[in-house]
Amino acid sequence: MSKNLVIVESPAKAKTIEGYLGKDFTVKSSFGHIRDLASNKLSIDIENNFSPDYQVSPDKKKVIDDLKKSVKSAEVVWLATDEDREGEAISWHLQEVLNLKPESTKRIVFSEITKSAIHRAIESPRSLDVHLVNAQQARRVLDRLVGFELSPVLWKKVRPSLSAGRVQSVAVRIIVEREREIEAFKKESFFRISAELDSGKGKLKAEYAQKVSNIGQARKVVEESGGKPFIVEALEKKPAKRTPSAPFTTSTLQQEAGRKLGFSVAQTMQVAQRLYESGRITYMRTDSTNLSETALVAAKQQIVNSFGNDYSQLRNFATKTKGAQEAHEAIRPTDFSAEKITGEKNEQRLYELIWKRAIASQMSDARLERTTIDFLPSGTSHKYVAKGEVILFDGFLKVYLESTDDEAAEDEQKDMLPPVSKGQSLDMTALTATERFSQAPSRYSEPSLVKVLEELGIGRPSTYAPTISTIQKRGYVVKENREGAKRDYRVLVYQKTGIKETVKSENHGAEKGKLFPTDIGIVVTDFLVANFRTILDYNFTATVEKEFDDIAMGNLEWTAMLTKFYKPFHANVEETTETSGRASGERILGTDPKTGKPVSARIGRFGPMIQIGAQDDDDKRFARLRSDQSITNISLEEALDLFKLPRSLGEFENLEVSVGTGRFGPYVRHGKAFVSIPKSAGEDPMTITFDRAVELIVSKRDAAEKALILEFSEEPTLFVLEGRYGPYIKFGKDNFKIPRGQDAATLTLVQIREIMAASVPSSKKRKR
DNA sequence: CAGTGAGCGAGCTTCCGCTTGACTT
Repeated sequence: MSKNLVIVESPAKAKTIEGYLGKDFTVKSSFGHIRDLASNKLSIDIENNFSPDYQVSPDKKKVIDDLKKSVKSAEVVWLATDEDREGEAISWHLQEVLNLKPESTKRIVFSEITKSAIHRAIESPRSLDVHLVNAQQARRVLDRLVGFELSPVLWKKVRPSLSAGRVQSVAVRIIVEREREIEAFKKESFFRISAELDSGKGKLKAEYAQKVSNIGQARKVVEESGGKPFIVEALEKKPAKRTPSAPFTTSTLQQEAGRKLGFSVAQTMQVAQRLYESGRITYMRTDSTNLSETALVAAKQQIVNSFGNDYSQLRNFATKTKGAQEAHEAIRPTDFSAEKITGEKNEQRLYELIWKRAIASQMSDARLERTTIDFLPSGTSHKYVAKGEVILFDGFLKVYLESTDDEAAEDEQKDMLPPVSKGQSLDMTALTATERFSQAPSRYSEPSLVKVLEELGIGRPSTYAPTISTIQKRGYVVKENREGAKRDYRVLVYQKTGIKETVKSENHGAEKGKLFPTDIGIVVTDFLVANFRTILDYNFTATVEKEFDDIAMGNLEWTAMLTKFYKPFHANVEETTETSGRASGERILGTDPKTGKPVSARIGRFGPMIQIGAQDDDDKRFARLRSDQSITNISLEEALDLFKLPRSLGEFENLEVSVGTGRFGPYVRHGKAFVSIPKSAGEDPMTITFDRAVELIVSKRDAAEKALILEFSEEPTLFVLEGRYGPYIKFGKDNFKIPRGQDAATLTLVQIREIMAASVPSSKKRKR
């Protein structure tokens, strides 16, 4: 055993560093935090100065045992966890749990994994920063207090098992408020007038310089401009430049991988993790845009070799994110000379993106020439403008161009314009006025939500992906595609014989992979905003971060900060628990014409529902909403339709066939067996036919039988197993829950067959 | 889960941030 033990957070990092240090050093990893508040209780003694009760995390027991052994045989232990609040706390926990003696323990930090940085760190050790550790404790305790006091309020006032927290609740609020903006948006139409001109040497497009808000005015402009020669009034050429973006941070990587590769936030992180573990890229959870000296030299060499000296320009990018802690480098390739790698397809694609972005960040600006030409149709004062762009020197554009979320900006493609001179007259070959509409704000995708969170300083690189997943798991938000709607727009085309008006139709408002708030998400957000405004405030995190900084500087006692926060917060929790009513999002839809009773929509114990009759009505009736409906916008008619369900369609094999709508959407039922009506088919329980229902039942049964037949060909194999949630049948990739009351140990093949035929395999179930 | 919205009510749910494998409902 060597004399020195170095402990870092990540095992991949440990491996790299061990290579940089000599034989006298053993490098081990803590695998992140080793100790935390117990997960099933508050674990904070509020009376006793918020004293936290830390426990070694169950999955870290082995890690600790292993580290303890290494400590025994080491003379010096070097705590080399990350240089930030959490890293400092991990070192402190290690010191406590491993019983490290101050005289033989050293704390070292480095923000890049290069040989020189590691050696520099070893030469200048420091001691643990107690203030920084306390700032982390304040952060941890505050988050636990907020989460574990707010969530139970929701259990009482809305629904059990819901959750609230400093980060997730604000994330949901962002989605809910955007949806409200979209609902409140009133579109306006205007006309875009565009002329096609011919200079004799080439064609170009010029747009009428003003927005025209009504068709009468558009008609007038087209009438007066049409058929006339277009005279060049002014001609301007301006030099311009474009500058490359900074190398990737976690957030920008998630955004670009989403736009360019179509990855979800979680997928990006998974693929990046594999690249990191195989030593292809630097650490992927970072908020820094900084590159190490070593990296800059390597990037420059690669650029000069591939493109020549003119293309190289070293740059530093200041990190502009609020609260960035910059414990790591930006995300970059570890070897700049590897433009491509071998391996799995998605790993290759993500790697290339990272390589290009990092290389481009150290390349020269692109130099452009922008041309603007103003035209006036002869004898009029209607100004038309043509814009063009020529790349004089491509610079970083040779490698990489960042994409954007703004679709309108991407439409506006600028090309080279044919040469013209002032006073020149061009032929008008076409002239049209097209009706356009102002755009509602767009819904958030996973990465664009991450972007906003980062801008607000909410959450950290390691939590963006889990947060996005949590708010979906809790049912606050769903990621969905929505079909667009048809809308008509008017077009005026200039013709010699007069102006021809036509109506065309286009699809608009289609959404792919966007985040939509659910009824629960909306009700919970409204409740929290109404009662816990401070926590839900977009600036709450920024405010407490400032205080954490004060603690870290030694200017504020961490327990004093918590006392000041907790007293009013807790009083607020108590008061809300006592005085606030249930939050159900209740909405009165109108009166049932048949009975004259009131019809209302709200969140019930089992989810969104419709009720006919007042609360005190003994004959009140209930119906559950379909999963594609919402209490916030369901109409009286749609609500009343739900009471026509479930309804019987007829008999098949002596069993009743009926349709209805359950908690997970519309279903067809055959005796005891249920089949979900597939969403994609555009069928709903009100319109489905008996024949189609039977088809669904039979096809599901066939699938189950086919699966069983396959079982006899040994592939896939069939198991009866005991899982975390009880006994289940494993059949290839599909798992089937064994109903309560059946003894898993004595099941016969016939019984297994029945269970499989009567239930949907878990892999096909919608995830909750 | 699916014909129901609570009455009696045990015991449970829940936070954010740092890391990977173990395990897969």
